[in-house]
Amino acid sequence: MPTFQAPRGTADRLPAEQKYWRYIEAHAADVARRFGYGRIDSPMFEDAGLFVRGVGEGTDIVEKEMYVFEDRGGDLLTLRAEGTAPVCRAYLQHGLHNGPQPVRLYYLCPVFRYERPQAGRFRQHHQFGVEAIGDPDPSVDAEVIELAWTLMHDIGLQDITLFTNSIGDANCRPEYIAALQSYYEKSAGHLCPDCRGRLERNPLRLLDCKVATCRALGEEAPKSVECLCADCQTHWDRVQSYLAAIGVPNRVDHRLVRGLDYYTRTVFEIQPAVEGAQSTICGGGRYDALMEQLGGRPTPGIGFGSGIERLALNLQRAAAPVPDEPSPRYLIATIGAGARVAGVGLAHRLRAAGVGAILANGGRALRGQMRQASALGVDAVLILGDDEVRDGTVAVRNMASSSQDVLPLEQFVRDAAGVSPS
RNA sequence: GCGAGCAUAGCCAAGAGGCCUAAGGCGCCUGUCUGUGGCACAGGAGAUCACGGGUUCGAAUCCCGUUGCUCGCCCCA
Repeated sequence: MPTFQAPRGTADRLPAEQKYWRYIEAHAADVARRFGYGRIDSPMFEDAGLFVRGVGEGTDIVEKEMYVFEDRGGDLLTLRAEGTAPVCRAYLQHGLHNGPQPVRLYYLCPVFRYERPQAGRFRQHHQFGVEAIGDPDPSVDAEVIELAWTLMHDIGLQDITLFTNSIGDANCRPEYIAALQSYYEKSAGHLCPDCRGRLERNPLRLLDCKVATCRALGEEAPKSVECLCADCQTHWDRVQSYLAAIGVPNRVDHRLVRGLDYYTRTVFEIQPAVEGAQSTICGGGRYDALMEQLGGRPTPGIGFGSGIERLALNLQRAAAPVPDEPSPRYLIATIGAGARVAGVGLAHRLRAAGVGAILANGGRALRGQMRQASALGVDAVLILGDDEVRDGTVAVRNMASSSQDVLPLEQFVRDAAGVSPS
């Protein structure tokens, strides 16, 4: 065993798995562009209070999962525990309310939570997310959901389901929670120990308990969508009609609640069909009260986060076609010390012209250099020996067709630089 | 925070107390082929058997502890 290993719950991403990331990132950026979302990058760490205020004091993220540390100046900082609060902080800090609303933003960044790692769960993971801030209109809810759905579709995930729900707002949620509590109190004796605690601390979460007896109770529990106030009801109905209009299928799941305190009204998740824990690949919702929590003026917002590791995992499971990273176009093989100098020079000229070229391991016989070319998957090998150097030529061997031509070196460089680089 | 399983080379892995100076495969390197790849054949390099302690005449193998990994619960992306 090596002395040092990557810290628990973190992972090196080796070249072989980069293609999934490049693929997802490229599609995410393209979908964001088509929907008019601009990229935002926030710092990797923030004032610890930001997440306490934003995500909610009673949440697991804040209570036991944050990486908190004091820096040398005595400031209490937190590694980014979540994507939305920093974006909202930036919105307030830079007065983004002065532009046309909503402000449409997306991000792609690492997120840190101290958890026990398991399949699809890490201490450092990466999220693509979007936030549309400053517009309460239900069409924005539909837009954000459509964006998420489009991304899943574009990267090639087929068997996925979109779940939606509305959990009301400050007007109607207290009443709903009271109804929920009185319903569950009648059966308190049948609840699992965890749920007995939830009854007081976080009644909404009673609904998504996985214990069979609690599940059964949850089926019959009062539904939040049946307790909405008039405004929330209208909003919810419109979201549903817009989703229907753009053909995004969704299943209303009255047990869908989310673990972050800031959600209001619309909440949604996307899950793949394959069973398993940690399966949610996208989760989000509206957070109309968050800005006030962070000290800003009341400003509505909605967004989602999506875990890149989980997307990559699902792409691999589904054997979705993901293009390989391009190999360098040329490998330069040299024979002898004099040709080596010429090879170094040729590699330099090709690279300067924007063409991909690598020099073969020079200690090897030509055969070994050819093997290396095969293993690397280059298009062609450029062979330089004493004859070529003397004549000012280069032997160009096309690896796919096994054809080989000897060309004047200058002509070859000119032609190679002229075609599209790779 | 709770529970379960696993730990032998870069990767996969045989191994059930002495025949282990640790099989085999992939990958890597070399040669067969003095300047030509994919195939084949031959050879080579690469392992304090996770770490520490114990039992035993003898431990990769049995026991204990530690660490790490994996999976599940909780929670979340």
